[in-house]
Amino acid sequence: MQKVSLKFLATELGLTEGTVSRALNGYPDISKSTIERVTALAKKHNYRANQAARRLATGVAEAVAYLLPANTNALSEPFVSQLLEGLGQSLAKRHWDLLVVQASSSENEAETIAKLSRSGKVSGVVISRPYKQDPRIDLLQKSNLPFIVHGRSVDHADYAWYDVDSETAFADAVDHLVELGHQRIGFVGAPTYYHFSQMRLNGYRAALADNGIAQDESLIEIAELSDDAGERAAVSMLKSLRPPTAILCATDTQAIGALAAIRSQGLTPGKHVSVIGYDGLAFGKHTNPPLTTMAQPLADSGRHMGDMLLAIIDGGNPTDYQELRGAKLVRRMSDGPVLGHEELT
Amino acid sequence: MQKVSLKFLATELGLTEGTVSRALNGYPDISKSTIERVTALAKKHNYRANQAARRLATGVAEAVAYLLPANTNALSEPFVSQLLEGLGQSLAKRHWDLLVVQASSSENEAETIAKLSRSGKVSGVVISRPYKQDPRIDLLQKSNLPFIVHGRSVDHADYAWYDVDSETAFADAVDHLVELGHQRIGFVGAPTYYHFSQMRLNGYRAALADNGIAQDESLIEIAELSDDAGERAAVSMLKSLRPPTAILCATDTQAIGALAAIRSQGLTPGKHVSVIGYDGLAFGKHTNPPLTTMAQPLADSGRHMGDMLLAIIDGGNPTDYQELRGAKLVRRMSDGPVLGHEELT
DNA sequence: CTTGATTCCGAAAGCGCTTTCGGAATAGCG
DNA sequence: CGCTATTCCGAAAGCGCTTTCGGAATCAAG
Repeated sequence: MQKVSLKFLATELGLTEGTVSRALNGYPDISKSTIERVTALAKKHNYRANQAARRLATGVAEAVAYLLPANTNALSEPFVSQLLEGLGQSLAKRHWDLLVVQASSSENEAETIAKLSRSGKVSGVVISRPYKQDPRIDLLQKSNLPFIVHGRSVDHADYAWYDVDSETAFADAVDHLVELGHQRIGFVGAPTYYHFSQMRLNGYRAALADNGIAQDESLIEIAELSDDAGERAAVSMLKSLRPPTAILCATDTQAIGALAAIRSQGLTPGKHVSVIGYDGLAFGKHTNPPLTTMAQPLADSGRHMGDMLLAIIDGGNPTDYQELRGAKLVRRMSDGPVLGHEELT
Repeated sequence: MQKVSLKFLATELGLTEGTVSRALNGYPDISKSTIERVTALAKKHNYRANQAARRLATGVAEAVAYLLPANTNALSEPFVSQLLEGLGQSLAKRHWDLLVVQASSSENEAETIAKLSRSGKVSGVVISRPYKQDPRIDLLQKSNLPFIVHGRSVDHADYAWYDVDSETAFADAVDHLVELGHQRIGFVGAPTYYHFSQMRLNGYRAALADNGIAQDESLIEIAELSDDAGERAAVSMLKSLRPPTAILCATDTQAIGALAAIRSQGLTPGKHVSVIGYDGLAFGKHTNPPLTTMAQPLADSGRHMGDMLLAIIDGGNPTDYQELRGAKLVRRMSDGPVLGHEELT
């Protein structure tokens, strides 16, 4: 089986490699008729330019990297494969490749980025879950490598990002709980180096203030992004002198832990203590009880981010690609009206 | 910032590019002293050969592709990111790349494989969830592209695979249920074009026979790989004239649906009807009730498969890399002794 | 019919690396 | 000390493609 190279096509057509190449790449100095001849033969033989050669000659990588987040947690990972799928779909339109890279440790994330930009292996990068001040973003900006962030850092004015407005989402969640009569609303947050964690806390605080509820620092716990950590945080809150009647969690994963915590105290979530999570994991339908959550619209966010990144690589201004979506409350069974004292027994 | 190329190193050292290249690649015709000089300077400047040029010159891709499974289901996806992580770790040892590719539709999977092998973009492939007769595997074998299968097809003698013995896992699960007194054990299976589905059914049937229990075809339902499908299948089983006292599900995702089905009939899983799933999803801890399951050991299966694939690429015989692991029962709360009639209310 | 503008394609350099080959310098041997 | 092995490195071709440049042919205009 003869391998189809430019040379093969060229000799077959009685042309030069250069001419064939230009015909295929839409140069204006090739006659319409030969363009047709060339493309016809190319299609017939399923020709596709050798990528390595192309990259070497043009210097463009025709590939994009997704930086796999560190600290992965089995419970919260579904979004990775969804995102990958969407990114892949977007890149497929140009026959670009999708690379998955990861740092050996979370300290090495910056180093990984540096290597990636030096290597020239990719034309763009997407990263998830930025920190408040994220060295990866700084590096990416300095290196002039197009990138898009899934989330935002504190200073997010100068780069492209796609995020969900979790600040107002949490404010909405508080409002919802207040409407249900809750006044003592706990907050299980995520590590504060994540900016999303800060924003969610901000939303919570702002809404408390708006509703005229005093802040109570004993009602705020910071926990890792795992079910167990969420459970521990919720337990300590519930065992305090003046426990909350509702708990807001920064992530569904933690909220699932909070559910377990409440049950472990002999209480029933949604009745004695309400719980609202954030993420909208499909899986929340099956918890005990089904988890009420602020769902983010990540249906085709992957493809969307891919398109944005591609636009930037094409020369688009990164700051033109900043997109904020909204989350919406999905009521399942873990929230309910506050119980009067007489009913608490 | 001067880019560090071979030429740069060469002139810096007063050598030729060719010599530097050979020094870096461990050719035997370079003196020990210059090897040291070269590697020292290379490290100092963080030199790494331009991958495109390397690929073009050597013809080896230094990359591996993971074929993202079609029909993805949000609930069962955690394994994708885990697998990717492990594969990445394995490949990182050689500085190889991990590509994620996907077919535009499940019919195009074969075409995608064909393109991949033609393109020469990758030195190896890993695929998941093979079908009984899998055209992808046939293509891969014909194309001489090294590959490893996560799972097995019917004829799995001639290629490399890594699988969990779900056949005996399901036999074990049946035995366990029989010990608990169950005689009417239902089976919610997966589509039969998946080989794993067939094997699980086989294990179920064999164990029934071993325990002297007659096969009852009304106790076998085939459902898609989703919670909803699992639920529907379980409901129809429960509503039959002679419902099962226990249900075995091909996947945890379906088992979670079965849990819902049982509750929807006013029964409580683990008491009136036992449920055992398969996969060992972390998430099963939080279902209602927590799901008993046959857990597969996918801790570092990704890295393991990566190592196997690399070994094959290095010339190893694919048939030397066939590995069967065992699954083990993780008892949570969804299984229990069969109820006597008197207790059934 | 001459001139200048167009249209179209061939020629050739180059992307950064690998790898074969040959030859100069050195070492080993009688 | 002369001769054959070794050791080590330079030279150069080539991987398959892109892209600039220049020139032959064609065209329109005067």
